[in-house]
Amino acid sequence: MTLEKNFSPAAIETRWYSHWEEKGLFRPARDDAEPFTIVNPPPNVTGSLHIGHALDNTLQDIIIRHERMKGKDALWVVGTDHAGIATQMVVERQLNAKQQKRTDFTRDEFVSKVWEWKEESGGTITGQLRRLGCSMDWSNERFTMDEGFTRAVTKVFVDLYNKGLLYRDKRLVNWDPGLKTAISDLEVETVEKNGKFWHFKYPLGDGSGSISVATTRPETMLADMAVAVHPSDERYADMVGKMVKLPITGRLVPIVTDEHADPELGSGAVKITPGHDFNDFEVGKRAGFAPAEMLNMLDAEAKVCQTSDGLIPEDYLAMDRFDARKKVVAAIEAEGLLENIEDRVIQTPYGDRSNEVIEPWLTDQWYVDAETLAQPAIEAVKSGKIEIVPKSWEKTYFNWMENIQPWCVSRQLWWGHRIPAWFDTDGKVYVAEDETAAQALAGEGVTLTRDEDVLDTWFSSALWPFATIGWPEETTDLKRHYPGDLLISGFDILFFWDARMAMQGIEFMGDVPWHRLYLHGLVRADDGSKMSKSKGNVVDPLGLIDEYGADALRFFMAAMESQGRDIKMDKKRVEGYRNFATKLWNAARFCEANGIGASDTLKAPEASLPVNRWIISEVVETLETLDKALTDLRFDAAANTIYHFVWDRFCDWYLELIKPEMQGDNADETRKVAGWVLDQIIVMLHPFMPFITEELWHSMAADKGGRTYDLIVAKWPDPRANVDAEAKAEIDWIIKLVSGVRAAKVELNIPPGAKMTAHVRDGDTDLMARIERQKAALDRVGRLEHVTADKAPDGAAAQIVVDGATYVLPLEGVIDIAAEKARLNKAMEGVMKEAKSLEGRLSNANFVERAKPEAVEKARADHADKTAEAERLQAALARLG
RNA sequence: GGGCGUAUAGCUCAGUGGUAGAGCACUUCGUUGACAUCGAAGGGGUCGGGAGUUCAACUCUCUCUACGCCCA
Repeated sequence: MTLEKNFSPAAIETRWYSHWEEKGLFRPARDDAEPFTIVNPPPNVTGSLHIGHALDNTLQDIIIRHERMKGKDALWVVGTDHAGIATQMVVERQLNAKQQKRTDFTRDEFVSKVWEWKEESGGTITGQLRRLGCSMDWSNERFTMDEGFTRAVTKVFVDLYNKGLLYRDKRLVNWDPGLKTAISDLEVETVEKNGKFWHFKYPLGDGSGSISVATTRPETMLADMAVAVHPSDERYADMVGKMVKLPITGRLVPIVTDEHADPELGSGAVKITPGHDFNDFEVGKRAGFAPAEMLNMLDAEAKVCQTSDGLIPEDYLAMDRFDARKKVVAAIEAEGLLENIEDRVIQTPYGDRSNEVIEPWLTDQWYVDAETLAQPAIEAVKSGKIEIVPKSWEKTYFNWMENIQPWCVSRQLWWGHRIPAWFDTDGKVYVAEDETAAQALAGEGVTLTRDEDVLDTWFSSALWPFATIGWPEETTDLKRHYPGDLLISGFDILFFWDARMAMQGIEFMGDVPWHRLYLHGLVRADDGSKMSKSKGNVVDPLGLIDEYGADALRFFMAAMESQGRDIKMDKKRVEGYRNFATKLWNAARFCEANGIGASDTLKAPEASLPVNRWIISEVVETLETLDKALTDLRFDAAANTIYHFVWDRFCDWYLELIKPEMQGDNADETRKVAGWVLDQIIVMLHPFMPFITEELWHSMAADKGGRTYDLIVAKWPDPRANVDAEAKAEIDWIIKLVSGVRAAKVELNIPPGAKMTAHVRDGDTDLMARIERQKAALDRVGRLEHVTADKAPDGAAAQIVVDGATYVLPLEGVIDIAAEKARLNKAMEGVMKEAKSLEGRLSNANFVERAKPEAVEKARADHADKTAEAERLQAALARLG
């Protein structure tokens, strides 16, 4: 006996993982095999594994292990990204704790501190992925800031610039005053907040009256450049063209017409601050203001600064924007120009990292022409070159892609890929892969200064499917493994990452990055709420692994992953799958103790016994269902299929039914079949539970001198056998009969262990032969010591109806006749109900004429069966008197 | 405002145009040498409301209600 009595996951997990990794089994050399490729969504290099990673990576590992076992050249690309803002924030926080700040250091000093932090914590998450059992190709682990990757990022920037798909522009950007950087639209979260709607009276410059405007952001009036009214709004027709004299600054600004002004909203007139509002920016441009002329009244920290016309009073300068708001309102009220204040719900933009209110700010930034890049990416999904699973996400994808805005890719950070652009002293820009090339463009003697900014992290991760495997070099891997076959990601990064990979992949590789895109949901807390550190409801996947084993956690993730739904954390269910692993462990121990060991054939063994032919048929059916589920990316169906085969078929029935065979003449055949079936289970379960299966794979062969290869690279089942209907019918019959006997015993209060004799009524010669064949099993599993065609003695008996025969179990003096009558009556009731419903259907002419012939046929057959069964039950009742 | 999704057993979730399923929980029973992290047998649902299509609707269509998410 080599298997321990108790299964303890922790003992085997690390052992097998390092074995696989050391032997290079995550990527066996298979140059002639068909390639299969998945790229891993790179986690933040300094992050740690959360439950969402556990889900995402489990699903990928299931697929890659399955494909590897099917003999493919399976490559799972792995690595981490530098997570510009997040990582820089962590390091800045560390400095803050030491009463230091970033600007106490030079840029190089700070960046080297970030690298130090990366060295220190960068292995955390990769170690944790190993604990989960993920079979990634660590030998090619990548990092977005690696030298090679950086070269790819630089080349993409330069190429896009040269193609006119990337440009520098002065426009309003989402400015995060906390982090002091621009961020993209996607990094802004709009939140509804209770706010106010202030109504001001702006006097006309000629003293002829005033015009009312309303605003949710009164402080911006310090940079107002116009008042707009709708062109069709007759109330203001005679004011258009006049000047308004702004309170506080005294600036004279025109009243203009613009479609943007909504006559229904407030007074119908709206103040225009082109430098601080996205709508006003457009209105301002239409009114003839060039972006460079637009007034700016805030600095990078969103404190008031002087506008170019110098009209903001001194005492406002350097005030925080929210303090300035109060002061502006007070000043206007003091002038008697505050009409009223309404309460209002305001859509307020927040930075998703800093949680600061985002300020639309006029700056020079680099933008990618996303609209142009999006077109072929849209087409790829429309034409089916990319299949999105579940399909319902297509609409979301199209909707975003079709309304895509220029993508701001520059970030005012120090940690990241520095933008390869140089400026001469006149501000003219030269974009090139390095300074020498830029100098060549600018000409000798021109003084160049490099752009200070870095690129959005997503700009680099968008290149992940090709920059990880060699691009821009034409490597063998690049040729073999691009495009990838499948991408698995959470739907939350569909726009951030997936869509951008599609755009960049098509642009630079001329082909889609993957043929299928599988989107899964979020793992939520057990009450359905989102897990978050602040709520304190985060479940640590490593804690679950410690408690239940990695296999159980993985199986949970797979079993709960139905397409298009979030997963609610349920520890009881993880526990259930730990129990499942234990169940398998014990079944293997039983096999081991009975001389059942590793099989040496892929093909199903020859079998003569019905029970063996039956279990082989069950393997064939299970395999078919499992393969289909995996092909369809139905992880839940796949997991449930193998689960039920192992527990309900193999353990509950097959192992029980073969117990009496272990001593008999057919023990050899049975050992062979049982060993083969256990092997098929171990192989089919391996993608879901890699650790326990690898352990059993080896221990089951220990007596035979071991396996010649590890399970992780074993071949996927290929039974080359058909479903044996005859054997299936026989075993199904045993199961029904035995279950019937057991149920009767419980209801009649007969001890489960009591041995009984059954007298068969209406048994034909086939049935009697079957009974003879299954004598041992009926005795051992069903506790039916004798099953005979002899007539039952008169007197009380329990009666069981199965497949057209009645089994009479004499129980004179033991049973409660009333209880047995009640039991039979209940069975009758059920059967009659079904028979009646079928009868009703069959007597409906419409059904018989219009329903599909198969449906009518089936109804007739079912009806005949049920009627016969009801008659037998009726007869059984009659015999009880 | 637009889009998407979800409402099925006490809980967490599958599911199919033709008599409703799983896991957990619950009830009763159980030392049959693989397994009490187990076994056996049970109870429990008018499949959110309404209308329509159909011989037949939990399943298809419409609508209402509730909840969730995304975009503006």
